[in-house]
Amino acid sequence: MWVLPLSRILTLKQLITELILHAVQPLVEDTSSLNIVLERPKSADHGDFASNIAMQLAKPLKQNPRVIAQQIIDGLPANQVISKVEIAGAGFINFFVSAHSKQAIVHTILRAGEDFGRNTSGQQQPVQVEFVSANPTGPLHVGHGRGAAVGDCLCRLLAANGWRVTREFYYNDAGAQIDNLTKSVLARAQGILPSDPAFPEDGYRGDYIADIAEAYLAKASVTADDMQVTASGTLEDVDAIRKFAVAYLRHEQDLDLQAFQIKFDVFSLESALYTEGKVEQTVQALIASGHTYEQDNALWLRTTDFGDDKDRVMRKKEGGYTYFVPDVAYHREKWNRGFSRVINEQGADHHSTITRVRAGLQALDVGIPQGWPEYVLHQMVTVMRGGEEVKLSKRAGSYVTLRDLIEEVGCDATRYFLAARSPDSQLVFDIDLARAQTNDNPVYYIQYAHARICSVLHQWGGDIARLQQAELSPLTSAAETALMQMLSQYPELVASACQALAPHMVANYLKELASALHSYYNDTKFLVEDAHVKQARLSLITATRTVLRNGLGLLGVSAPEKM
RNA sequence: GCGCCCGUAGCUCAGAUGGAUAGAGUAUUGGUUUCCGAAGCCAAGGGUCGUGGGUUCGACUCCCGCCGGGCGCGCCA
Repeated sequence: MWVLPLSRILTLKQLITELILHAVQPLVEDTSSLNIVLERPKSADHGDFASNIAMQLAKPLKQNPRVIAQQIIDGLPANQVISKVEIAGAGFINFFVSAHSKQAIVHTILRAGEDFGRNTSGQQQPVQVEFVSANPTGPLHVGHGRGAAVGDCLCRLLAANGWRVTREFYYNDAGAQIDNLTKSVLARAQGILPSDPAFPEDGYRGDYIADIAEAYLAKASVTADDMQVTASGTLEDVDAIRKFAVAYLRHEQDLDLQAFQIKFDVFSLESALYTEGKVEQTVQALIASGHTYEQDNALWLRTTDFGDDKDRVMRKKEGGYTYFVPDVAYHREKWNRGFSRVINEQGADHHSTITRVRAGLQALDVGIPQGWPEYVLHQMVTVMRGGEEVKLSKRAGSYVTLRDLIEEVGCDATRYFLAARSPDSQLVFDIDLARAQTNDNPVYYIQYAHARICSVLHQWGGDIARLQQAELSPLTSAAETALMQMLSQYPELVASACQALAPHMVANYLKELASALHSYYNDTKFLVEDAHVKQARLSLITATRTVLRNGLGLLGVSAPEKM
């Protein structure tokens, strides 16, 4: 009898993969290059797992795949997991798992609880995720909201996969846009309205500018996550206005993020890169590396050596640095801080900076890998209400703010909708759908599944902890099998969503899991007379509740017990 | 002109690393509660997967061309 490697906890999938590997060994000389992929067939007729390994081997072995498949089946070690194996189609090997092995997932989940689905693949290595990174020139808008939702879910996924995550927010607090902000606040403080010709031409025209001006004149104090400032109220001191405006808007953004249940570990300021000499050090390092040259009174970086389509100016004719120099300095700092893995979540409108930042880092010649940092870019968001695109917000003056969305549809629905689509796809945010407290709304559909289970358990009133001892053999119906199948896929889902940096996979999974639960609920009564059967069924839905809760946790969406 | 993303059911979108009969929600139609929450369930109809080639035993998936949409292409950030 083949001995299970008990030193590791194996999923059914991993276990069957091991069995196949064992059976394949006599057929091939080197199994190290083999990629044994087990998939879950769509049709139950094709078993619980299927492997295409025989078809992969057909060419190198120069044999009929069905013959190879038979050889593999003959070589499978005896075990108690597989109840039946079949060859199908061109050479698929279909595995049917014994009922007992399928049922085991329920106890696994009940034992692991909130740890179910987590793994240690990240080995507690540090990873830094930079996201939102909005400049303090106005409220956060829907686009930032998408970045916030996706970025925060990525962090939760990484943590669930054993990474040590640092959430970081970077902003420019000193550039031309901030000057513009300062002028706008000054103008409002002087009573100049945006409609007045004297108002700064490129000034910010949203109502929030007037709020800042008013607070400044009232000598208010503001506290943001990373700073505290009290206004002097004097209009002569432009620098004081700037500092106050920045702090005020940082505070506003903190409120937005807090309403969205997102907390950052580190705030980084562009100005600090200058005052601490990091920009200058980076420039000197680039010059020393020999990848720069002077031309037209400007200093250039030969980014074309690293895949860019043209070289980039570092120091302008007038003397200042272009924006990408502090960007490179900032990322050099990330590297120096020990983050061998960094992920930047940004809007797709910034994609052109990727090549430049990476080129600058390569030019430093300090051993930074070519694909570092990683990027997740999200596409634009369109907001719809009543079948029409919403473009304006009175408060912001131009765009739909995150806070408007949260106030109108709630934190849970906003997070779900912004994270439930692939970041690569443009997103249509339908306010009517998101705020609907009906079956139209997938958020409620999932939360309802959770609440339903809670309700049943409440009515039962028994000791949930004792369900771990329940005997599970009654769980054999189609609905029960389908539900257990969904549950057993959760750990793979957590791993692959993290690998693909794709939080939306979690959202889609949860919808399917909720669907399996609702089907089961309507198919089967749980609180039946037979104590044996009742215990088994309650164990299954309790396990489902755990997975729903864990999965919603990855999205940052609540799992209510009542709705 | 160049680069990145997208094009799948009327609408909004899934189909990671190529697999068997392309899925879900919504909308439409028809069923379903003396019984744990009907915010539910079951079923029907609805598709040349933008298009034309190529690679492969096998392509929604990979490669090339074309069409359509979005976003970028500054000594702005």
